[in-house]
Amino acid sequence: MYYSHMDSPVGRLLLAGDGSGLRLISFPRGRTKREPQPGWHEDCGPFTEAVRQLGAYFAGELTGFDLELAPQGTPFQLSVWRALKQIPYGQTRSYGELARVIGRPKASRAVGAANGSNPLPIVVPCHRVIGSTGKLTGFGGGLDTKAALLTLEGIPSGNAGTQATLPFAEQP
Amino acid sequence: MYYSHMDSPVGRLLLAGDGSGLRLISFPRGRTKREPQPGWHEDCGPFTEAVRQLGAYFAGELTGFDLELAPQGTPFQLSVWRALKQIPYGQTRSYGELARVIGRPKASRAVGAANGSNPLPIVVPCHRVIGSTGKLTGFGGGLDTKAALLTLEGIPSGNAGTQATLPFAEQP
DNA sequence: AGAACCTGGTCCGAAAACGGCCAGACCCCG
DNA sequence: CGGGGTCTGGCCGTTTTCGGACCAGGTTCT
Repeated sequence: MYYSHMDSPVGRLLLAGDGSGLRLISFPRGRTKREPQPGWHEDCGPFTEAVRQLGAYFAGELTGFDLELAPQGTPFQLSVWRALKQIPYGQTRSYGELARVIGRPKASRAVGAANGSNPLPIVVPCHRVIGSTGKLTGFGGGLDTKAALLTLEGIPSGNAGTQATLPFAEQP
Repeated sequence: MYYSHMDSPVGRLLLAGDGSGLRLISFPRGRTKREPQPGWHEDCGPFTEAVRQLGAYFAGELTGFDLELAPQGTPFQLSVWRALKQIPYGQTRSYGELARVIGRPKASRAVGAANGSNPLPIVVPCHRVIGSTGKLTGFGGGLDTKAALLTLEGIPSGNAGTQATLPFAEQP
């Protein structure tokens, strides 16, 4: 496994992966924060393209990623993450809608859980999934980050976040 | 569900089942004792053949059952119970051996648990499974019952039970 | 030797707990 | 009459917890 860091409007991101593709993107704060493990090697080489596309995304100049991804998860999780990638830039879906898309109409809660364990946020756009009432309801990197990403994509999402505009002040 | 009772040398047994076959055999005492549930109907009709074969078994005149069985359990439990039926009359196996037979060589403890939840004792001969050292180690209907069944089948099993010969005194 | 105990190591399956849900039923207040 | 809150019961995959009808190996007594 190789890893590298990248500065962004939502904080310093950790990227990690191996020969088969990108495996992990982690926010510097929030519930799902991850750290490089012993045995991983720091090397920005494998991530130049990812960094380029993410930079363009944050600049509002890119609306779809084209990267080798290699997330790891259960069959159910993989099917959810696959469905996430089908949600177009600037649109949202509810957890229940997503459940129906993958053919498990009653598994909306499980979809929420799978969303929460998405190892590749931003690129696999779990931030585009919100409650059926419009509430943001949750995000591994913090609700404010979710609101910021949606705002960047031109979705109001106003009510829910405590902060709704880029850039953030860094506060570890 | 229909149910009926039957007297035997190991106490008054409860039999229960439905159109698809026998679902439950329960000893009158012991950890796994069960009672007829509200909504079950008493009717000895469906059990005449089972009663006949059990009677012959206790008389030492029958060494293999031929009955419609419909036990309910998890896939793992069903595989264990299926393997139990392959142990011939008058022989024993250890929990570890049985684990290997079903292809989970390390699941000996789990085999014990599945054995303990066998809904059809006697007919599905969980009493033929003992510890690798020869100890009886456990039985839902009481160790004395297990020892008695083994004795009936001609297996000494002497050391472990507090009582080793039929018939029992009834003591609720 | 060998039987009777202990004991730690492990390993499973089952059951319970846990959410980034949701629809329906109420209630409240303009 | 409508929203907009809140509560309730059901749903579902994952994670955690739990407990045991094991077992091999060691130690003690006979």
